[in-house]
Amino acid sequence: MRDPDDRHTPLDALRASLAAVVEEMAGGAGAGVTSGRRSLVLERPPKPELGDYASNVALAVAKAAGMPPRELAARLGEGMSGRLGEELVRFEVAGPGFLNLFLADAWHRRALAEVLDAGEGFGGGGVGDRGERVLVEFVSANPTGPLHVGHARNAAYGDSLARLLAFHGHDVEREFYVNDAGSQVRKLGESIGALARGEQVPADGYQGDYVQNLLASLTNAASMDAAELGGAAVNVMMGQIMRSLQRFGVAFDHVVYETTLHQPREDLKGAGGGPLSAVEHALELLAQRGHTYESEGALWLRSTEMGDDKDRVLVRSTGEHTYFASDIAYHQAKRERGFERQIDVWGADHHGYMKRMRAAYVALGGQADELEMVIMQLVHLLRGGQRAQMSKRSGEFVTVDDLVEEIGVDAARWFLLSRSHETTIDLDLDLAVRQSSENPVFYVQYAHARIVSMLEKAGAGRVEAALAEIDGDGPDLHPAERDVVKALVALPEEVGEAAQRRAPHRIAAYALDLAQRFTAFYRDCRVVGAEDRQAESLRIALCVASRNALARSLWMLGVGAPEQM
RNA sequence: GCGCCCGUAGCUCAGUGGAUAGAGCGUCCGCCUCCGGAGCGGAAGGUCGCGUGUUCGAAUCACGCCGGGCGCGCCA
Repeated sequence: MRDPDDRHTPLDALRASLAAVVEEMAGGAGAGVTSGRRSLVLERPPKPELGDYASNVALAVAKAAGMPPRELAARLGEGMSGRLGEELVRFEVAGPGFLNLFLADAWHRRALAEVLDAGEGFGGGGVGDRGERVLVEFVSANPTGPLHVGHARNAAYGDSLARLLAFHGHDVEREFYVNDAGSQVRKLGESIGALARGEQVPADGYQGDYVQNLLASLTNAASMDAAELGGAAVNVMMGQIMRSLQRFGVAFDHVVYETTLHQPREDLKGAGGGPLSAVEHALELLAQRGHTYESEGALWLRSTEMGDDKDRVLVRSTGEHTYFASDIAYHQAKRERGFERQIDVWGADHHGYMKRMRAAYVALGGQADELEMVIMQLVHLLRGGQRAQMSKRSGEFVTVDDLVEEIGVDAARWFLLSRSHETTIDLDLDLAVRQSSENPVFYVQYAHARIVSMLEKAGAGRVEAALAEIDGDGPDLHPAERDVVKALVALPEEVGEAAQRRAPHRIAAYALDLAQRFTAFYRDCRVVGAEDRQAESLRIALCVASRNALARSLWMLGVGAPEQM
């Protein structure tokens, strides 16, 4: 977690006060909680009667402090009272020793002012000066067929994770790695060739209408051999894949082709003095570091020394490099390009590949934790409750384009992103269309559009004036107003938690929660035309801050924030 | 056999040590003189797969089972 001093968000300040009080009251006993890896817990209690914020810190340090938790909590409450002055109305000690804090309207007003001062960047930049150069590699689908729903999940996740990490303060780039060098490309060429000659596609070849379409888009197909056909088909396929992704709101900074890793590079000189390919360079590096050996005519990586289950072949006895060798070279190239952290977003069927990849990364000289491999669990497709197949060879799959056409980009991305990437999700295609009209994403978007409409009604001049005078006094705040302030103030920590845990789905949950709280506020509090001028100003300010936070959250998910619907 | 992920409301899923376990959808009952009803309020609905352990406190951590998914190639 962050140091509380990195930023000065309202909650950080509150937490810092509590930490200071713990130091005072519990001395060294509190050190582990206040300065340790875990920052001390200050959270919204489950029920409003339990205050604005609650902490279990007394429970956590009671033993070390040699004091009953409730007694310690009471002392901490007194300390907080002294520090916060009138901003703390009162405190309560509850249950086994929770400290519940009841904050004054003044605290809420000041917190809102700070949120607005931070502007549209509020909630971001949490890593402070500890940002890293991060490469997120995702989708990386084989260029032998269209993207299916599983790729859509991968694409939505990778793109959203990149946005999230960037907003949190990292220097992030996105990359698509194209496996265009393997046997499956030749197989695709053979399949197209067979169709061109009017023959049956080989049993282990690629089937489906899209293969026919590939053939139709290639001129002179009949005069090309399987390798040429495969290469030409990959070019066409990649064009289609990138168009599908673009439609899905996903763009890449780099596309790296596996074949380029086999081309000699002038900047890579081998021991013999000649230019080396990235693959040769990586193999030489592994050999120099003493991690390879020859056996049975093949070159092996001694990956068991780095925790793998068995050693792995790098160069087959036929002299051909394995896919693994390319992948090692690719990861080494990314290291040499200056990325301190590599995040690979992989499909569920790749989890068995993780150990060897990490072993190879360490063998190259990297730190094990610099390489993260995120495994995306499956999207289970159902049609009327029946399992739908996703076999690429039989051609019976639902493509990204199909999904977008049926339920739209926003509903599709929301659906795929609002669940944790590490759980298998069910998508019933028959329900998808109907449910998309009741999808929570529209509720969130609607809240955003409604705010924009309200602010227009108030007028730009009135909004500007309101923002200039929120820090003053005014009538007592309505509970719904205080609730929205607390939801807004939570954004920085939500972003931090989501980024740290690589969990964009938390942002979806946050956006929905904020939209619900805002809607409750809208119901209970008249904004434009409120009887009191100061009340109207504060409410307009709440609208502006809520609009920013909703727009930012939706942006992190790659979902639109419409001004009208 | 080994490895990874999962098992929470009718369905789809949140919730990685705290208080009476939540949301959306579905079901039932209410609510439109009013800034956007794509809304709001309420109700019903749960042995958090099972067991043991750690802890003041476990859906959450450990171990063992049961059930489901996905992997385990000199394929990519």
